[in-house]
Amino acid sequence: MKLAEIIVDVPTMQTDKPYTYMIPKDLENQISVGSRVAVPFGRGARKVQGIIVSIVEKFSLPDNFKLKEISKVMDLNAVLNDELLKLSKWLAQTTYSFRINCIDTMLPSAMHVKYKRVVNLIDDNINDAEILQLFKKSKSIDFDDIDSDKHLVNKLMQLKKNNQVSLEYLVNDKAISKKELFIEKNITDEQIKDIIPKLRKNSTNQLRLLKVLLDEKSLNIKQTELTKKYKISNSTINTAIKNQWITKKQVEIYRNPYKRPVTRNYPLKLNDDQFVAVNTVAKSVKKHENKVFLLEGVTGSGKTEVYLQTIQKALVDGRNALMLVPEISLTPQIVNRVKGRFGELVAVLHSGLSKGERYDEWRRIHEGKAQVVVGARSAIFAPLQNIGVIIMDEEHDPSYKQDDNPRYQTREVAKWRAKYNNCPVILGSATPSLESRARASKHVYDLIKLPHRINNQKLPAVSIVDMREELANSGQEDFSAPLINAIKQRILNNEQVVLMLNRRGFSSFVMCRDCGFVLKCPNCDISLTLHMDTFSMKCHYCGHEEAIPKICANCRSRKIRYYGTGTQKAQKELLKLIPEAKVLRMDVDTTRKKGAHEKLLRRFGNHEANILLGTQMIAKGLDFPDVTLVGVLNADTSLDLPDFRASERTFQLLTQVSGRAGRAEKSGQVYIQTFNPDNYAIQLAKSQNYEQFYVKEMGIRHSMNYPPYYFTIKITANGNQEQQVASKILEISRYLKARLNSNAIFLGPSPSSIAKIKNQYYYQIIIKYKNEPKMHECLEFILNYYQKDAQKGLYVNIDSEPLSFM
DNA sequence: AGCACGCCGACT
DNA sequence: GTCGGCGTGCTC
Repeated sequence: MKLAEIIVDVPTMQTDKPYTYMIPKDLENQISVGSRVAVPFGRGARKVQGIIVSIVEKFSLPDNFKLKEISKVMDLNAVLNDELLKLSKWLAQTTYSFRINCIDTMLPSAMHVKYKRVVNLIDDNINDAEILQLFKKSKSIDFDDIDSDKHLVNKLMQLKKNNQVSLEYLVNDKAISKKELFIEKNITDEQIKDIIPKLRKNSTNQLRLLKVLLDEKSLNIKQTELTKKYKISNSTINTAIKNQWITKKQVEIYRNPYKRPVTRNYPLKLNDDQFVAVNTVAKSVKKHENKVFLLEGVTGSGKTEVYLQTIQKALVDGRNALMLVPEISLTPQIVNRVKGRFGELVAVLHSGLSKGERYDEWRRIHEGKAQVVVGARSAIFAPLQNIGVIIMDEEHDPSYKQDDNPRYQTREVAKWRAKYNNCPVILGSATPSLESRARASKHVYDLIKLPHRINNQKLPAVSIVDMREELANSGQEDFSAPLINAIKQRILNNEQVVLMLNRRGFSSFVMCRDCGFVLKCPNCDISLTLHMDTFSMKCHYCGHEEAIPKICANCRSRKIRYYGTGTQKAQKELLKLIPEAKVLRMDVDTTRKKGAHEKLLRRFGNHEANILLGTQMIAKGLDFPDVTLVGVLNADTSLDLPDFRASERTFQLLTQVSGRAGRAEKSGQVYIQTFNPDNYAIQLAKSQNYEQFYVKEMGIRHSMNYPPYYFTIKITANGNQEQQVASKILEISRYLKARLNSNAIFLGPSPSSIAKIKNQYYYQIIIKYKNEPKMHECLEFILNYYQKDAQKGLYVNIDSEPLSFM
């Protein structure tokens, strides 16, 4: 008897292990390791989904243990291969999360099953009026419809005990592939030619249909094509089916997320630096060498071309390629370039696709129909086999770290897969993360530099505008005189401007001038932001929305003022200062709709506006030849965050956004407005000297005991009872302090910097450490120990190498 | 998660 | 006495 070890879809600490099931004889050849199945789980008739992680002959349970059988198979083919199963195990261990959650992250969301509980009536002779009413229409009802009615549930449970009703569990697969009706020819062209003369004179429609069939070379024709293009009615088709000339057939088709045709592009001539880069990596690809390359190239140095030609080399060697970009929907330009280069071989995975589209792209990869995968963070789990190279563009980007379970860093997963596939990884960036750059210094990674812009284009000239002076001189705090003049100049020249303001909405908060009262979200510990388009106050954390106050809720004063500038207010002010400006605003609020992002960028590319004003989402990857001016309205927003990576973030952001200027023939100019003109991150962004920034910042990290000199762990507790949360985190802190080395540094326990989100209180500890062999074991103990509290709504989360300490 | 079991208080 | 509230423990 063959047995299957199965991870069940019940994400708790206690069930985070394989369970053994018997494989029924009739399912034996439909099942393999990596298959999704439905299994009975628990005492009742409950069924859950599971993934087979291994098939064994014997098991280690007591001899008299009665095993259950697998109920049904969900897929014909395994959904996870050996590599991804192993990866899920490693991921669960290193991110302190449940294996089933890791598996879920790897699969497209369309594969997450829906559970349905159904109550079936067995005994017709029930004379309870309420029950009769319930089953009046149908013999089975959806349990969820009556779940909230305690009285009814109890009654039904009683009936269940007497075998008068039964509870049935359905595991429904949502992963429905898209099908289209096709008409298939059943007869040859010769037969058609025979039939035509024998047709009755009045069967004109049949004659038309047959002629179409003769004209169409392929055996299958879309039914919609027959009806729309050839105006052949459904009844005509049905008659032909009766005559057995054709048959209807459902054919699975792939949804194509990129309906817009992409223009074909061809390899560009490489400059010397690029040539060396491509060849160095290609050598590793060929030798199946597991190496990590850090490609440090200034903005505009042609990194994308290096990626594309490296992928080309991998394909020539018969291997596949995986390319990751940050939040891909933000950079349609890159996707189009890859699609334009490799055409049908490319599959794209990102959050901008619908569930169905994602599922189809995933299946194309799974079935080996795609050889190049481009995608955002989760695309690192694409079921691509025989990977020859993994590329991570903008490797420093914070979106590569997932901020809920499993809290993985894509870079680490990429390295794991590269090792499994014996292939190199390219980490590319103009401003590498300090972690990566430090590893390159220690020769853990191979450093490749692209120090020049392509065509020897000069880097844009960067000027810093001291806003303290501007404020004192003119009272202007959002737009300085030099920036306004420069913008006017570009508009006259018919050139374009990119303005970045890292704050959406209208004002950042609303304060009463009499008593200092700031309106806060009732669910979160955060002030509400004013939005002028909806005339409301919004919470950016939970989405809470309320009316704009006219009088102070605290002191009834009418002196309410708006502080801080968001993109909405900036747009309004800009139009006041430069009435002839045509401004496109790009932030979360204007890009929420699917495809809105791409549309905005296309409009900008078509010169429908001369100014693109947006939050940091405009800093990434935009490449418009007529943009010659970039303005950063307030460089301090990211600098003032109480986080040790604030300088790094600011430097990266400023460098990236500066790189948007002067990418073609025209040279670029950048203005950075700041209240901290002497800050080193801003000064070094001005000179665009990454290496110097790296050295300076490393010095600070060293003296302050921060990464990459120390490892870090963040432990968070949350729940709706603040007291409980606080005492829990204190307990955890004491437990760890007693067990770790004395040189481990504890920050906290303390309330998280946003201490309350959606009515949940958050407390945290951060631990900085160098070498803690016991750490992993201790943390596993904590998770195990506190899982009992999860039922009471008290949760403990562990984030290994958190991006932020906030 | 979701279900059963078991222990306690408040109802016909 | 028993119904139903919730705390606890287990699921191959």
